[in-house]
Amino acid sequence: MEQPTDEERADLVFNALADRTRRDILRRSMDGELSVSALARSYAMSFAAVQKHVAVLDRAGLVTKHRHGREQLVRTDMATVHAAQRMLDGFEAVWRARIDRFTDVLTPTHQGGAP
Amino acid sequence: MEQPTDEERADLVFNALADRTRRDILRRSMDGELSVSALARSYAMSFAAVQKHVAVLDRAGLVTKHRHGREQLVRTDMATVHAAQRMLDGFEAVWRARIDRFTDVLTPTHQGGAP
DNA sequence: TTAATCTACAACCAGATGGTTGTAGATCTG
DNA sequence: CAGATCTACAACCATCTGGTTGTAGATTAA
Repeated sequence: MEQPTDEERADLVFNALADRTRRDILRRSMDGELSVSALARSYAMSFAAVQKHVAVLDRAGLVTKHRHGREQLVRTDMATVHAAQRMLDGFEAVWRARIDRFTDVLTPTHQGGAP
Repeated sequence: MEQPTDEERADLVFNALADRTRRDILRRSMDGELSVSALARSYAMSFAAVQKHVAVLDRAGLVTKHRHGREQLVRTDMATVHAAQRMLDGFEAVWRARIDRFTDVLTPTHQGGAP
């Protein structure tokens, strides 16, 4: 199947981050030692529900699973967290670009930007 | 009604960002000059659909609306974009804290961290 | 004033989402 | 081996979501 585009990855990542439980799982999994059932014990919901949340994080690339015997250890992938930060930096960049374009009009150093 | 908690704001902001159309509206609205109907003309969907997307961005605080005659001008609120960046930085901070806690155990400069 | 434009909002629909329970396969432990 | 634990996955359900159309109120333009 096709590999996801930037926009598709943004969809997955921000959607995964848009849930309290998932953000908490993400924080807890930074130790990289917690099994799915260990995580599940922390929340007032079924094991299957937590399993689904982990699956959403996994699909977004925010977390990876590593089998260790019968349990599945969850570890957050900071690279994807950083990717999310860069996505927001992208907005910042667009914003600054418009500011620059604007001040450029106001300060005609060498007049006539567009032909 | 109650003002939203940090987690509630995170829910709203990340959820708002988890949609391609909304991210695009956010970028376009950095000029702060586009009316809802002007925005709507850019997308292959009804005016009402775009109106709903703007409403989601508005509820998240990512955008503000300003009446100008009969049209409603949309402007992105960079402060909330920055708030989102800080939320991600928060994850980063948790991660680094765990790293520090870990290396602290490995390098007992003045042994016995906890009493 | 009348017509056109912009907005708001309700009602509706199909599909996604977040939860549940139940079943079954692997793996560890006694 | 037998039992307990961990995981995977299907089926189900209520609610949310992203889209539609339609109606109505304001404001501008002719």
